[in-house]
Amino acid sequence: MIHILVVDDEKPICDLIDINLSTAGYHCRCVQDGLAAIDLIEKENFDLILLDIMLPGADGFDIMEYIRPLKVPVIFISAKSDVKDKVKGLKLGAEDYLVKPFDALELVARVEVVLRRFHKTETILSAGDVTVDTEARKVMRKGVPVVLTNKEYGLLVLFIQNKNVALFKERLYEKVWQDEYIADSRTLELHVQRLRRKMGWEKNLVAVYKVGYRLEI
Amino acid sequence: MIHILVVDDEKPICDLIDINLSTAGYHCRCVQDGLAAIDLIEKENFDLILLDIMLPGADGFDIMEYIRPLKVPVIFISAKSDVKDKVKGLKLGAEDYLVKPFDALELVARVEVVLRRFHKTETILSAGDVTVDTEARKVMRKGVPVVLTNKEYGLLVLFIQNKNVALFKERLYEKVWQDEYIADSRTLELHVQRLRRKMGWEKNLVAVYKVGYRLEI
DNA sequence: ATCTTCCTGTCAAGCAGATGACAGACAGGA
DNA sequence: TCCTGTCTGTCATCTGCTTGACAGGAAGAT
Repeated sequence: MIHILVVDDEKPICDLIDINLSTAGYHCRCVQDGLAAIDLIEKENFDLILLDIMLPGADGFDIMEYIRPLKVPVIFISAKSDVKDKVKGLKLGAEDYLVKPFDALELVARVEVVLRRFHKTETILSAGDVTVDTEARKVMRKGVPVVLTNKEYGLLVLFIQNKNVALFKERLYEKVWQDEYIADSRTLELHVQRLRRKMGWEKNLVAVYKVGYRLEI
Repeated sequence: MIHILVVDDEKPICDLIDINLSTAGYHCRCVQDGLAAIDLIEKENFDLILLDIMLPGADGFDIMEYIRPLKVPVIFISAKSDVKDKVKGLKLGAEDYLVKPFDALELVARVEVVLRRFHKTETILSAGDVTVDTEARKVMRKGVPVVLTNKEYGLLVLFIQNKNVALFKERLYEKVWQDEYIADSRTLELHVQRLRRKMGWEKNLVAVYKVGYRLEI
C-alpha cells in the first residue's frame, strides 16, 4: 500500500485530493498545519508528499528544505503560478509543481509519474542475476527461486532500489524495521550477512565502514 | 557533456529551446521531422528528449511508444493543453508535460529535475583526473577506484568543492571531525598526507604556511 | 648569510571501535 | 510439540584514527 501525505490548509482541497487518490488506489493522510506536517513526515514513512506553499506554521519551502535529507519525493501544489516560485520549488528538489486549480486526472497522472520514477510501482526489480517480483513477493537468482525471510526481503528490495548507492544503517533500519536504530545491536549486520550468502553477494554487498552498506552491480 | 534532443516542427521554437538549454550548459540537437527523430534516437545516446506532439512524419505519441524500450527520459512539449492529452502523454511514460507557450526558466528547471532524477548530474564531483560519486561514496582516479577512509573522503570532498581556495585548518577540522581543532596534534596533517599519496596529489595539495591547505588543479 | 623558532612531513606503534562469524535464546505459528 | 524467523551475546579479527617522537624545511630576525 502506497502512503501519500497531503499538506494543504484548505480542508476542501485536501478532501478533493484524497477522494481522487483513494480512487486510484492510494492511501492518503491529510494535515492542515506546516509544523504538524514536519512531525508526521519524520514519524511515518510516506512514499510521496503533496505540499502546498502557503501554510500556517511553516511554509512549503521551509518544509521542503527541512525534509530534503529524507529523500521523500515532493510535488508542490500551489495557487502561486509565478515562474519564480515554480523554479524555486523545483530547484529545492521537488519532483513537480502543479498550479491550483488543477484537473484531478492530471494530478493523478503526475503522482503516478513520480511513483513510477521512484520504482514504487514497478513489480519486477532486478540487479545482476537477481530478479524480484514485488507483487508475488518472489525472488529468483539465475532463474532459481530463493526463499527469503521478511527482513531479508525488505533489505533486498531496498538495496536493489538503490543500486550503487551507499545506504546508511539508520535508513535501512528505519525502512525495514520501522524503528529507531540501536547502534550496539548486531541485528542489522546479521541479516545483511544472511542476505549476502543467500544471494551470492559476498563481493557485491559491501560494508561502508561507519556508514552502512552498498550493493555494487 | 549532456546531450538533449529537441523534436519540434517549428524552427523558431527549436532555436529558442536550444539557446536556453545551451546557456544552462547542455548540448542540444534539433530535428523537425518525426521519422528523422526516431532515426537519430536509435543512433545516438541522448540523455533527454523534448518532444512535440503534432509533427510531420510520426506524431509525438507514436515516437514515445516506439522509443519507450530505450528508457530515455522524455518531456512532452505541446500546444495541446487538454487534460486528456496530458494524461495520455504521462501514462505513455513521459517524465513531464509542458504546455506551449512556456516560460524558458521553467523549462530549464523541469529539464534539470528530470536529469537529476536520472542521476545524470549533481552527484558527481570532479577535479583533474579524480571523480567522486557522492551518492555511492565512491572515488575514481583515471577510471580506477580508490579506497578512502571516512576522514580522507571528507577532506577530499571539501577540497574538490573548494578547488584553488586555501582552506583553514580550523575549518577543515570542524567540517570533517565536527570538533574543535587542536593545534598541537598531527592528526589533520597526517590525513592530508595520506590523501596526497592515494590521489597522487603530492604536487597539487599544497600546504599554506600557518593557514592550512589548498588544492591546485 | 646565519641563527632561531615554529611549522610541516614522516614513521611506527597503540588503541578504540566496527565488522564477521557463530551459538544459543526467545516468540509465534503450524 | 516442533519449526521457523528473529534477536542477543560473545569472541576474534580487522580497520581507521590518533599519538609521540623526530627530521627537515620555511619565515623572520639579526
